[in-house]
Amino acid sequence: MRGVKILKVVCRRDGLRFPFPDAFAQRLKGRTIEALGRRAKYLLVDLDDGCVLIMHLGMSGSFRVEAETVVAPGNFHHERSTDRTHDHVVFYLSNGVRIVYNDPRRFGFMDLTTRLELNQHASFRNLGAEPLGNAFGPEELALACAGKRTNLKAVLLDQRVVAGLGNIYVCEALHRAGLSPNRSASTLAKQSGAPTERARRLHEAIRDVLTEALAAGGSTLRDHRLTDGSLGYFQHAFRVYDREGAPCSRAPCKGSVERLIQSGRSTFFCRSCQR
DNA sequence: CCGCGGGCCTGAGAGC
DNA sequence: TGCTCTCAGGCCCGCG
Repeated sequence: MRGVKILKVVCRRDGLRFPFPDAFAQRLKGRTIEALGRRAKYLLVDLDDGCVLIMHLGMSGSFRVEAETVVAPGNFHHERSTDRTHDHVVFYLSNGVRIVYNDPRRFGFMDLTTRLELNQHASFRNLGAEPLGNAFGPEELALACAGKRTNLKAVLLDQRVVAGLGNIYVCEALHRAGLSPNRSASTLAKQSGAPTERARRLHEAIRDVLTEALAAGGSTLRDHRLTDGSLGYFQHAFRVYDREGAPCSRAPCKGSVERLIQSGRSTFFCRSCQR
C-alpha cells in the first residue's frame, strides 16, 4: 500500500462498532499512502495530507488483498472460500489492488485524525507503553502495580498499563512468571526502592511470550492468518490458554490447568505453580 | 479516580 | 436435522 494512491473507498454500511466519521470515504479519496504503522492493537495509515487513518480489527476483523488481474487457480496455496457477507469497506488502490475489510462481529472500527492530534485521540490518550519497547521495564511495571486494588490479570489486560496484551498472552505470561492471576497487583510494587523479583519475572515473561508468539506468526484460534494466508502456530505452544484439565507443562509441577472467570473473561492457570 | 458488570455483534460448537 | 445454550482473540460505558 505504501506510495499508492487511494482511488475510491466504498463503505457498505454506516459504521462498524462506531459510525464512520463524516465524509469518511470522500476524505480518503485521492490521498496517497505515505506510511503504515501500528500502536498497541491499532493500525495506522499516514496519508499525504497529514491525516491518519486509524483502524482496529476488534475480535473478528481481517483484511483481504484482491488483485485486479485474475490469477490462475492454484497459485494461492492457502486461499479459502470467501464469505463476502461481512465485507464492510473496500479500498480501491491506484496499483490495481483492492483491500477489503471483513468483520462479522463488527467490533472493529475506523476513524480519521491528524498526525498532530493522534496522541490526543480518545483511543490513544491513555495508552501505556509498548511491551517490547524501551519504555516498558520492570520499574514501569512495578510502578503501575503500586496502589492497585485489583489483581494481576486485570492489570495486564489494562491497556493503560501496557498496551497490546490480550487474554491469551496475559494468561501465558502469568504462567511463565509463576504468578497467580488472582494475586493482588500491589504485591508487585517496589520494595525499598527496587522493583520486586516478581515484577522482573513478569516483565521478562511478557517479553518472552510476545517475542516467541511473533516469531511463530501469532496464534490461530480460528481466523488469524499471516499476510500470505498461512496459519500462525503459537497456539501449539500454549501452556495454559484453552487447556483446561491438561497437566501443567512446567516440570516438575504436578498440577493441572484450571479455568476461572475474571471480569467476565476466561483465565487459564495452574494453581499449584502460579502463586 | 477506580473497578466491575454489562453490552456491543455474529458464528461455531456442544448437547439434547 | 434442528433447536437452544454457551462461548469467543476487544474495548467502551455507566454505575457505585
